[in-house]
Amino acid sequence: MRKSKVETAESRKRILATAKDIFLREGIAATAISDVMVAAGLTQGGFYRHFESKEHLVAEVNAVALEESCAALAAAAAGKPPREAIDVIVYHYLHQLQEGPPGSLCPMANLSSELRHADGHIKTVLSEGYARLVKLFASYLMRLDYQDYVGLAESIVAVLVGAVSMFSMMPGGAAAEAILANAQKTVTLLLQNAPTSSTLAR
Amino acid sequence: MRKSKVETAESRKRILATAKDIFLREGIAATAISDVMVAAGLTQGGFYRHFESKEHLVAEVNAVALEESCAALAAAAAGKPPREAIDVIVYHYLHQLQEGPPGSLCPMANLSSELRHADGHIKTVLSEGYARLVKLFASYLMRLDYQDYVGLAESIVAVLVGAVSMFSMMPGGAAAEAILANAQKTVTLLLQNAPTSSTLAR
DNA sequence: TGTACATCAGTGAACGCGCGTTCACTGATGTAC
DNA sequence: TGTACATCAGTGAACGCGCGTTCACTGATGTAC
Repeated sequence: MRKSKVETAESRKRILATAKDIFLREGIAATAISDVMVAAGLTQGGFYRHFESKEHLVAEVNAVALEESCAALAAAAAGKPPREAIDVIVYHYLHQLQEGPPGSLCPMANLSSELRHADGHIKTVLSEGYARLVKLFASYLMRLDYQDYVGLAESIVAVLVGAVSMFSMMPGGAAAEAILANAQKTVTLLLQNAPTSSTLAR
Repeated sequence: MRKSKVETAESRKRILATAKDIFLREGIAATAISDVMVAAGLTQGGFYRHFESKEHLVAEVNAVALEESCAALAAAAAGKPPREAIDVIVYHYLHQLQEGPPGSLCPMANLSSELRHADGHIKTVLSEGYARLVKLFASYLMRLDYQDYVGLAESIVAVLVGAVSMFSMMPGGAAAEAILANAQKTVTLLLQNAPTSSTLAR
């Protein structure tokens, strides 16, 4: 039954992608290795030919998910003028649970409390993902001449992560939608009033 | 071994308080019933004299934790002028993981992804807790004459929940502290620029 | 008030289940000559 | 290029462990008379 090197690499990628989808939708603890393997079209015993343990899989899933969710946001905004780009990114982030490509869920908003007690390596991966998302906003904010464009980017990320977290805990319906709508308004308010280089120094 | 009614009620409260502490610090899935019972000075078999199941305990823990964390914040701000009160609440919320009475951790920031797939009853409890925290801010913001004081309160809660969530996922150190400091700045910026009743209508 | 009995909080062991991981095995792939 | 052999991806069953829950039992509490 041995597979060729190409097939082996494909299997590994498929397991990783499948695990990413299920972990982000269902949670890590709620997902068994056998769930992932069956969904990937394999049997559970084969898992350990590709990953050392579930924890190693979790680490890789987070690295991939952070990279891909950020890349999806960047792609959605590519080529747009800065202000519009930010709106698009904010909108896509806020509505990641309702629409959009299923592969673009962000671990920071969707796995937060499950990752709190992860080991140092995973936390490092998460902090790098956080920095990447902040940089994405900061690059546009810089072009809009905001003075503290990094701080402002961090503010936006905090609003987005908080709003999506809250949204996912709510019973659903109008109250939940209002959280997302208000988050978008909050970002607008921040952008309208944060000091730019043209703001008079006090 | 039967206990008096008073002792029984005390046991139940002790189990609930112990569970709240451990759940909020360690997570729900990572905490076994026996962990809670032993920490409460009992044996695991006795659990089911007080609660129907772990899920019922989780529901009650969230109700209590939401109420108590909000009450602790309100108490810290009691008697202060509105603007100062808001700063105190924001500060306490942001630093709930580092200091403060151990019983004041907020489930929305600390158990978010673990509660995403909870049943409707728990979600209702969470939405009530959210409304209570929003109201706490809104009451002070109203006194400061903000036009959309409820929306502004929701914005602040989103920033706080997002910042504490992010903080708990970071490796710790200066980068993590910066998230909290920036969140406090973000709230200040929002308060400085949100329209009040004295703002000129456009 | 006192007595006899039912109740039930708490114990400690056991059950059953699901999960992460291991293992013997298969047979196609890759490699060494 | 062809052949013999080692490798190893994948299978399916099994292992071991921890967990939520159940249960028979104990003996103090509460209650009915």
